[in-house]
Amino acid sequence: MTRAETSPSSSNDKPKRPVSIRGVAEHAGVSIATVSRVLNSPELVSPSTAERVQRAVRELGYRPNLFAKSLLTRRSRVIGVSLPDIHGEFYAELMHNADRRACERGYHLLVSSNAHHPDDGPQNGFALDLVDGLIVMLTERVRVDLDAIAGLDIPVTVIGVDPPGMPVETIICDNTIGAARATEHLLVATPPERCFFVGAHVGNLDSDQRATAFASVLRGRGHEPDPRQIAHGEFSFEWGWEWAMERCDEGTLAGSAVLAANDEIAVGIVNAARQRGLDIPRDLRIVGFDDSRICSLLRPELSSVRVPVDEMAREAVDALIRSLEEPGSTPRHIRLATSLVVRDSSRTAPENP
Amino acid sequence: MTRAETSPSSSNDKPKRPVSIRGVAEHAGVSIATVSRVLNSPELVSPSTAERVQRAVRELGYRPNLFAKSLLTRRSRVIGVSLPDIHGEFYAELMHNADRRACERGYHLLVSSNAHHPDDGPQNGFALDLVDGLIVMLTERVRVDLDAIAGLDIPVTVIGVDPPGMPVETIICDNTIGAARATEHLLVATPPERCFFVGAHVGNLDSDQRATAFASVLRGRGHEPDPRQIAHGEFSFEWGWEWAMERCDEGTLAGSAVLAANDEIAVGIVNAARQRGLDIPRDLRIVGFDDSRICSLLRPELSSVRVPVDEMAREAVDALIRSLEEPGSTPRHIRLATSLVVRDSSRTAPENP
DNA sequence: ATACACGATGAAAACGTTTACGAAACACCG
DNA sequence: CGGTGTTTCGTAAACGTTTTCATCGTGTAT
Repeated sequence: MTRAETSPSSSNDKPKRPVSIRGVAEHAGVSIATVSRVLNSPELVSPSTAERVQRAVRELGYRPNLFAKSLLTRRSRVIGVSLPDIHGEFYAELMHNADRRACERGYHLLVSSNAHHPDDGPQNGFALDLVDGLIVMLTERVRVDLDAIAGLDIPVTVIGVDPPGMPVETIICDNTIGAARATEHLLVATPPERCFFVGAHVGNLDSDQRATAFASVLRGRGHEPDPRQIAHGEFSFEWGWEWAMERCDEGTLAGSAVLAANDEIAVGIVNAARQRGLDIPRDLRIVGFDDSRICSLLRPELSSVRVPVDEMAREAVDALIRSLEEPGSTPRHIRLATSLVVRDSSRTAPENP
Repeated sequence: MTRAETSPSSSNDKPKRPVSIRGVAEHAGVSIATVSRVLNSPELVSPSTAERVQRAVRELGYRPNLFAKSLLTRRSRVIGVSLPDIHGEFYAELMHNADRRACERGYHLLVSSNAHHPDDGPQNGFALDLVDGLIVMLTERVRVDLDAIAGLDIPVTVIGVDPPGMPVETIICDNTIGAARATEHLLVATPPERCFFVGAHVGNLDSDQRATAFASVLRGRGHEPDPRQIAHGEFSFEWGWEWAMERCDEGTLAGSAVLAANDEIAVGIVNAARQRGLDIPRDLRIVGFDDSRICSLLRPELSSVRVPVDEMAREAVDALIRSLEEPGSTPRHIRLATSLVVRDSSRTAPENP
């Protein structure tokens, strides 16, 4: 601080711009156009000069300026990923697979968890101008999101909902199949009036679809589900615990079966039930949703409906890149299936001899 | 398809470039310099023309081209995040908090899980030229990573290791404190020769530090730890299970206490021990590491050493932005503490009356 | 009146690329 | 030897900004 004045011609704060294509051109004794051609379409340049230019590039450690390049080509090879949230391993897995695929195809991922939040700060508009396209994951039935997306002038892939009449690629996972299979599985040993669905709040797309499938199967068995058989809360351990405790206190939990809207809710229910002395699966059979890693870490292992998060991520990236590289192609709508994974928490005696 | 020729002057496949600053200037009857000034330093322009320009911007829906801007300013307001992996909720939490902070400060996150992998594809070099700075998380004691980072000509913040003599900001979490506290906690009711550390592979920075702290506390109690008291495997449920099963078969697990290098290993041990009829914490006391959400979802709840992942993420972003916006400032080295969270899995009778 | 500072604005030069266009060199064919 | 392609390469014009410098009034002090 006190000796800030010393060494006025200090050598360390030189800006030192990186070498540009011009430097390479001079060093190799060619024009900048030739350098550009060597880098982008080598077949247009003679082998001897190409070799000379490549040596110059190597010796000078030249790396092209991507901003200048993008300014001209209008491509950044960056795709934006907008998630409703980044909590929990579900999103970690989603991003892991998306990143992997994007990397394979020479793209990069710009992630943000709040690109479509109400408090739309200036930084969000900023990101939109930087990316070639956008992958948006939607979980709530809110129309405003779709309007905002429709206003975008870049390719978009939507995960989680298939809005009719929107010219975007969509990836959805068919909650119906898995939820229906799970419900049928529960009905094998439990009467319909003792089956429950414990979901998140009304308006959450996944939870609602799962609830609908659950109710539909019950109706198929000639049982119109009582409203109390379908509970709404949130995707949390605490909600599962709370719900189960109330049922226990009413004495209505023993001998029933539960399909939870995600694994965390299921774990809450399991813990509460055992706290009250119920045995899983003897007194309470339960199936979760997502088939997260925790399922096989629990005792008893938790049955769950598998959501193909890895495929969803890969398909989303592929779909976006397709609409990026083949503009004008009609958007596809991909539907991935969910499937039931039966483990100990829902097994009946005859199923596990 | 068959009627592709119709309507030769079809209006839909027009490239339609977005309006540029020039369009705004013409529409407002000013020069492009004035438009730029209105947008970047409004105090330099008279209120009346500023208002006129802003109206033109609004009417035309103008958004500045970030590539052109970055080309000139050499700033993209994007920071790269290079993680060793994106599995599990630890990284989800890290990214969630990093994204949140970056967004608050007007930056965006470009993530990649493989930026420093051996198969260094062209896309990685690509990303480096796009970001203003880089946050790198290191977990392995491999020197080559550091060399590669030193060769970068952009600001870097390193998470996880504090390499001496490198002019970068560093964020490390002090595994020592938490591991030592946990070991002391175990020693309260278990003799030193019955305490075990179950770690990941040798060379993993966190696991090794935790092991060293464990051994150090034992030595402080006058007990030189037997090599068999410190086991090496990997950060997985399966490794914990396997280790515990072997100890059970030897008959050496009952009556002992374990510090696991992460929560997943701990869960594996807990499950194996219970499978063999041991009661937690009566027959086996155990403490995990990371204090992940699963700790409070288990029964008994798992004691664990809390790693301040949220703070790490925020500090990393802040540190990088600092070295971005105040170049020449001497890099800081931030050390965050870990702390023991005692739950049921390690409680002794007197501690829980 | 002259000089001068000052606030508001425009003209033009960058920034580092890609690419259309054209010129030179060369081969081939008549 | 003159036309005609075909490579190969350089010139120069974009791309959309920011920023320096100059210009032009306008008000104020001499």
